Amino acid sequence: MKQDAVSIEKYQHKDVEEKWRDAWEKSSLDTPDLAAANNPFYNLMMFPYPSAEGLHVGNMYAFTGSDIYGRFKRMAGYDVFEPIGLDGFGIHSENFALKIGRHPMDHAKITEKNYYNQLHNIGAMFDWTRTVETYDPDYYRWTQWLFVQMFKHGLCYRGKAEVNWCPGCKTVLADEQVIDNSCERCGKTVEKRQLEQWFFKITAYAEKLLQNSFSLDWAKKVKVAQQAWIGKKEGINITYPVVTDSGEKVSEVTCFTTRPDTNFGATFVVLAPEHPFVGELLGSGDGSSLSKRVTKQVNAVTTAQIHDYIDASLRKTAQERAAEGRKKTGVFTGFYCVNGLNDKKLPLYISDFVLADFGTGAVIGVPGHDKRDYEFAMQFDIDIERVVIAKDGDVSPISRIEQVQEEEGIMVNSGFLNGLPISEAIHRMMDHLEKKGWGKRVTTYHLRDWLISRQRYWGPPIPMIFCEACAQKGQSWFTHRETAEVANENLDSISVSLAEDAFSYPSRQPRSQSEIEQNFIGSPRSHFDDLSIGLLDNSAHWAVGWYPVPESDLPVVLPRIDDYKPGDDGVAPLAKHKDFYNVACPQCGSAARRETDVSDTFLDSSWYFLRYPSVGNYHEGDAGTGAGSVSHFEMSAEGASQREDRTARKMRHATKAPDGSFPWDPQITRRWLPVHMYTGGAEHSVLHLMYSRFVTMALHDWGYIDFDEPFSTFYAHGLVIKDGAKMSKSKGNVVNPDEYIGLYGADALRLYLMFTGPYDQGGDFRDSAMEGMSRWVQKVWRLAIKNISTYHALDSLAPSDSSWHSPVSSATVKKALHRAIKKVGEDIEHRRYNTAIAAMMELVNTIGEEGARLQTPERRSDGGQGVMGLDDIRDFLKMLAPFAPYMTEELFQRMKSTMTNDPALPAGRQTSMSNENGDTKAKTVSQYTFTKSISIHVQPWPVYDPKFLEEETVEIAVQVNGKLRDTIVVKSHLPAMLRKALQAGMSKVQGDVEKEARASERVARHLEGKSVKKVIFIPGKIINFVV
RNA sequence: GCCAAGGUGGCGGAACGGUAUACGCGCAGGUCUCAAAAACCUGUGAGGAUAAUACCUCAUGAGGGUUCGAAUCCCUCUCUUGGCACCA
Repeated sequence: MKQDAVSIEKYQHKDVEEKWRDAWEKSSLDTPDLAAANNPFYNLMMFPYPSAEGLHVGNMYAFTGSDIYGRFKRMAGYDVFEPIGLDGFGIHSENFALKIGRHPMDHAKITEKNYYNQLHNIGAMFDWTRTVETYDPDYYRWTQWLFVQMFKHGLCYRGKAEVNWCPGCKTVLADEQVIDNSCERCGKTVEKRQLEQWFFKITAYAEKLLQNSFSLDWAKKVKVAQQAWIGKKEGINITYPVVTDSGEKVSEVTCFTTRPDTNFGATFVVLAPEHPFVGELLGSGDGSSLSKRVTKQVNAVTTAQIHDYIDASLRKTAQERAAEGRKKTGVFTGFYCVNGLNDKKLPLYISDFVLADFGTGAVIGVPGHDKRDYEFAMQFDIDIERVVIAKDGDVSPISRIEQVQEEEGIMVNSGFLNGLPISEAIHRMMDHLEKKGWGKRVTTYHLRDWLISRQRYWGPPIPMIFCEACAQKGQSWFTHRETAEVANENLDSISVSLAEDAFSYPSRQPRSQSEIEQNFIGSPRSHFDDLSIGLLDNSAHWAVGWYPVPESDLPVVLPRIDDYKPGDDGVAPLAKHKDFYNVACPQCGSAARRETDVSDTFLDSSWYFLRYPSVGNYHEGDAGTGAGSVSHFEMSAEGASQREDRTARKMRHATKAPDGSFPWDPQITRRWLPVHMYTGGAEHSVLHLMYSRFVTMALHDWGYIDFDEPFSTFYAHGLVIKDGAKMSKSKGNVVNPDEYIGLYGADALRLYLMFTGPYDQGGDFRDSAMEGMSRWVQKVWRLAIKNISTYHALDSLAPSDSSWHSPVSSATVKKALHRAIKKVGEDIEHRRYNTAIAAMMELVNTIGEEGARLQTPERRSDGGQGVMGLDDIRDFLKMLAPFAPYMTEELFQRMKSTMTNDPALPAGRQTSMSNENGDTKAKTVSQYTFTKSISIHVQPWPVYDPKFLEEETVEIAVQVNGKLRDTIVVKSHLPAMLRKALQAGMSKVQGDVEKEARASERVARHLEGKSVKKVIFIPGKIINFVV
């Protein structure tokens, strides 16, 4: 039976996946030689934080989209490095460990095993010899090192400030980690607490973060989010004298405004309840004469009212304030400000709609042209004056909120500004105010310093030591910076090693303090005035008694303790452990105390991309155990053995590393960074993606790296949803990838996930559609196997009717193939994976149809058996390889065996396929030597031949008045014919087409009895008669 | 409130000035089979008309506009999803 001559086996994904996973790893397919790579491409994806039991299908979606791109780039000739790791240190992992009542160290051990197992199965080209785990002492040693550098370079300070406290996580949070007044991790409403904490001066880079963002090749929404978060505003601080009822000046108040143009319309001034003047007003000042006079001015009733109001508003939570909506409350102080422009007395109020931490905490009220001011004025019956006439020409008194024009218009009632448009008036007024000495232009930012401390257990201990003895003497690390070279020793040795580097860094020496200072343009939002210059110095009072842990003593190992649960008191768990915190002062040797807070988890991930290519940077003396000779996992035998595996893997690269005194290899780093392509979720716009940029800029300015942006390109993928909702455990719609990989195979799941929709928009997961993709995978398998087998069977079976399995693609198939090659390549480059897959489906459909056409009806099958040449099948498999790495490798390798005797094959390739026995049954890799060079995944991406894209005939749509009436098939006039035609003038071609079009009965019917006014002709596409 | 991205068949989505609904799912009918599954074939936006083909009309959130021609470009509105938010 010809038809059954070759029995078709099903695609056995489990066997195939296991086989190739093993073969790939053994052949080091995915481990590029980083030192030798000529064409490096660092394809990075955000590493997962293993907070739940296992890998989420959302992770797989993200990784697969990134991996397809990496595989494509590799086939396009790049040396692709695609690393993976775990962001397992920090609150997210700890919270989960607490929830299930497991020690975070044990939990990390378990999740590492689970995650790495799962990640092995998704078919990504991860380099498993260079993983990064943020809780590994080999890694956090350098996280602590980074903290120390921040301190030494004046970008880290300790201060008491009002901070966000999460009662759920029982720790402080950075501003970026507070979403709608709630904790980013647990969702509890955050409280404000006064605590002394460590901060990183990210504000020193506010301007650079903003300016660089405009030219970054990043997802637009992320850039916009960062720009909004940095929140640069240019305005002016105007200082007003504060006077009594009788006109006696008692003080001054400075207001920040971006709209001084409307200043002639100012009718009041409002202070935030926290404003310093309020303190003076209530007699809690320093007892100076001013404060006494102020108190005297206010009569008893007013003072009581002010007290009540302040008490009430300070008690209000942010939530309660928000609940009040835009309803304005407030209280009059009894004082006035004087507007120098028109000598008008402006009543001075206190209201909590004014924010203490924005601008100066004082606002000039212009109710005619600011909606909030209008609401306040209405509430307190304050004058409203019009100083702007908008487009609508309304000049009537402003009595409705709709009349409050904020955006545009022409100035009136404004002295020298009359007749000017707003935009111009702003500058004129600023000039005027500065000339008069009443105001000073200022730039403000929304960005605030990065709060680093966490009163938690599961993180890198902050490597700082406080010495009471030194504090008594007013000494700190800064005091000894110049003389005690000990602290700088490490730093110096780096400069030397960089200087000896074969590559030259543009800025290889750490810069001088003044040089660096020049780079800090704006830094207006520090918690303390003495920090606002951007860098800290010896005189910084907060630093007294503080020393960084000497770099040679790093890491400060996180000990295993049993009382690791966070407390409500803001004291970290480590603070209960004398063994941990008792330490000798690195300077004077007296009894001192370690910092017991740990650092923010976002510090762990702020530099991991720098570490990946340099994994294996072991100190010679530490070989085998890792730097510091400590491991979290020493506690159990199982853990220890597992970790050794990991360490052993990483040690493969150890010989290339320098002496381990630096977190990354300068040469490797120069070759591989910045990251060429970074893929991840947009939810980290102002968190990880902002912090990483800041850290990179700082390292650059210290001379440690030669680039100041970490990620050349950032691509934001969409989210996978199910049943129209985000996947979450509470909704019970979480999909576990393992289950689907088990059922359908990794290839089918990868393809399915990418097919659900545009990669940047996410997709909707549905089981039935998943099955559909599984069917397609089987179909491709059958198609390939049948065609491959046909070749093999030719000799022995000698079918009587050989025309239908001729081993040459028909013209139709050839055309379809080359169309697909073009489209798939272009689509992958733009990450349009869904349409790339659709294009391959169309190709398969065409092959099927062609197979059916060439066979007798009763022998139709979907195999398209014998209609595709082997070279063409190979090209198709290569196209599919980034999406379905396992199946395509299996088929590709089977083809090699079939093709051994193919004379069309290049000689060189034949030799690489020795030991073949021609068996078409699945063969194990061990039967011949699989080396990375023969893998499908390193084959060059197929090239399409334009000659196959040219059509002999083309379908042209015929329209009458823009309505489709018919389509006609004409001889192709593109592009060869057209070129000729253009030389001769278009009219000939058009005339021919027009004649044919008119010949159509359907068209003629619509043209009948009408006169054709005009004919629009688009060659190759359309002809339109306008009647 | 502001900023950004979106609204296309029963569903996920194609097309992004030039034949709307590619591709897939689902559904219906058929082939094969003792039967089922698998696989394959055919059909499938809505409405009208016809013995049937042909054919006609209407559909891309709503309404206007530009154009020979608009899902695509412009304006107004509306809804959804993200981000920011009493930011002066």
